[in-house]
Amino acid sequence: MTSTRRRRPTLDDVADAVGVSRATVSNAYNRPDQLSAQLRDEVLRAAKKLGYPGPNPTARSLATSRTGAIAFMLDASLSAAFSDPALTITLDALATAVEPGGHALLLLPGGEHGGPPAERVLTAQADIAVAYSLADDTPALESVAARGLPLVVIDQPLVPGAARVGCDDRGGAALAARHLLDLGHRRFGILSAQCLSAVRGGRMTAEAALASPFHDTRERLRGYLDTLAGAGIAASEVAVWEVPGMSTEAAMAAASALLRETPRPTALLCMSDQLALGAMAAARQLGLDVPGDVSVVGFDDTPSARWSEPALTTIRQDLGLKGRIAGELVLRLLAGGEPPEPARVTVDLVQRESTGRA
Amino acid sequence: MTSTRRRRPTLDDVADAVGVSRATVSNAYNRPDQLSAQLRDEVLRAAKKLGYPGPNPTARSLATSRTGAIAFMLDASLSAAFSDPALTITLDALATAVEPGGHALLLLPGGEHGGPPAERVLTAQADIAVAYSLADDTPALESVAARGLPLVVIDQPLVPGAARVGCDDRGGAALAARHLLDLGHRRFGILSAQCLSAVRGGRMTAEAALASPFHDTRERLRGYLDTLAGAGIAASEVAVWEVPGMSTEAAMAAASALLRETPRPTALLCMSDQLALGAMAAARQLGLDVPGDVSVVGFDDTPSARWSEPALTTIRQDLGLKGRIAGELVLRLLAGGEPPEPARVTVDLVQRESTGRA
DNA sequence: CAGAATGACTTAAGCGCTTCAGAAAGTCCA
DNA sequence: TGGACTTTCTGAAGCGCTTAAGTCATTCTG
Repeated sequence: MTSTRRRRPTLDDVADAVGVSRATVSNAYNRPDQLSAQLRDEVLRAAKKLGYPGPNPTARSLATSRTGAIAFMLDASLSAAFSDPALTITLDALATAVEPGGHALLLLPGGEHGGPPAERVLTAQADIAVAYSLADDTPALESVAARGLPLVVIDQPLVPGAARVGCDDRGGAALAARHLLDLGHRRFGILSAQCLSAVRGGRMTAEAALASPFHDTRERLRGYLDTLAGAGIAASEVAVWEVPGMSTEAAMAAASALLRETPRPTALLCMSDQLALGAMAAARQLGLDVPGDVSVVGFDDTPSARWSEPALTTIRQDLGLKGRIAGELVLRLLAGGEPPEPARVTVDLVQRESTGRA
Repeated sequence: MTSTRRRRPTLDDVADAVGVSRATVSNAYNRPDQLSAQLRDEVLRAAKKLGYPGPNPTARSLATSRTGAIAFMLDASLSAAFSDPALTITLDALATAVEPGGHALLLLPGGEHGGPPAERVLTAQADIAVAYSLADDTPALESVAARGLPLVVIDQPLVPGAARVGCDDRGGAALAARHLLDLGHRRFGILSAQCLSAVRGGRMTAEAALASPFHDTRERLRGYLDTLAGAGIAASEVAVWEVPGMSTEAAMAAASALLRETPRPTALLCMSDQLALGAMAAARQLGLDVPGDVSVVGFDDTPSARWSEPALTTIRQDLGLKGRIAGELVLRLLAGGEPPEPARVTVDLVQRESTGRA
């Protein structure tokens, strides 16, 4: 390498080498129709010879005021977040949808206090932000507003000016509860995703859980409890356990505790498939048969629900569609469009083998 | 909002409002010791009043020539990549390790031809690139070199000038094979991760598989085959199936085919726990008992290995450590340090219930 | 009390690129 | 043959910020 320590070449160097103006070199990269094919070739050849790797992305961003990145904000750490296939499926669909525009995803994982630190959001190089199931009161959302970044929220309450996509959490939860009621169950346990901003875990009162800052958690809980209440089962009779995080271990621990309550619930309503799988593993450990001794129903219908033993009864939502819609919303806002009416993907019950008569 | 359509305020606006120079406002944000606490307060107050959200990240990047982002390059799409817990664990550890520096992760997923498109890499706004198990010949690596970006590679062959961390793939695979040989097995099947750059899947000859451009795949395969050869089992007697992607479905399909070969293998060497879990599901579907009819061993020792039914015998590597080391390498290169000797995390056999006597 | 040291700001030169409004030269057609 | 276009390229004004070097009072020293 001749130039290990030499300054990296810039557009000007290439321009000088070819003997044209800087604008022409820029055009060679960005608007091939603005110069003759022949000159363009010459420019590109000179660039290659000088080891010029193309326009500096940062400088380009400053000049165009577009970064080409989408900030994706998560409530939790990466491993916690990515343990949930629901997220990865949604995220992948989103990434695929925005792919043609060449946008990259800038991950902003959550910190100590839930959600990405405000500071990170303020300094993130992105054209738009996507919030995935953040707590209502997270400072990250304020930072987004302060910067005037366009925002798409997924599974969250509507933020003024933002676009939104979500699923019918409450309706889905209601379907799950209804299903179990129809099978004759009367003693229920609920395995809840994180309820509070601070990671905690453990037994919760229904009131406390319903005050969760997490929209989806709150809505699903409402769907469960309202439906049970409609069948004469008071919220106070339902055991609610919060699982800290999404890991199998945590889910198993909470489910174990739940299944050791007296009287033991005969049915478990789980706020995600991940939690449901953990619950089934816990049941197995306790020597309980699913669905013989206890019925389990999940939420999301991620692929693993189909291959678990027994296969999991769950609430299906089209995660791929949700991600795709989110991606389209991103593109729309990026194009300067107004946020449309909030979109909502439908849910339905997928009956498999993890639920049975009481 | 008073200024819905007004130009966003800049550092100059704040400076004007307070009646100081632009440099002073900049210092208020970046070097509080350069001005009196009192003036700083005044500046910050004026900024808030004007709705100035702090220095524009892109402009700051241009001036400092640092973006604060780490480009993370993947071979496959996000959902494919993130189906493997090994990745998420590594990535999370990496993110945590670089967290104090305030670096964000810019995800560059793989495209059609494996690895992120060269163009994306050239235009990515990042200070450093991390390559995770990319094919040796991917253009992405050339783009990184062309830009002169520092590079950390994970589970890949050493690239000149790059830092590297990996695990003893070959040794680990050898342990797995040795274990099964010791249990008396003689008929082996290998469930391989993607071998070729193009997604394909299906039965492969050992030679073809050994020519894989994926370093870890190649090494693990070598570890398996060399060990078996040492026990007098020729590569040609071993059934090698490539699984396209990391999904359970794909793993099940390949394992099903593998388990229907005649004579049926009594032991399956799987290149990841994900694949092994799929294999066990496939065996169950075929009515085969694990480990009664067929032994299965995985690789990685991800959390699910512990909770599967039966619990999975596997090769443990410390993924968290690997990610942490990668993070430290990133920080080191970012600080201008030279890449140290390649690091390698150790592996060992974790014996659980999925393997038994032939 | 002169001269050095300190503190608090400002000046101005970039960082590397995009893009709009021309200029120069060539092409077309009646 | 000459005005109206086209095509091809250039000039120059930003984009919004950082930072080394410099200015000007003040405050210390001995």
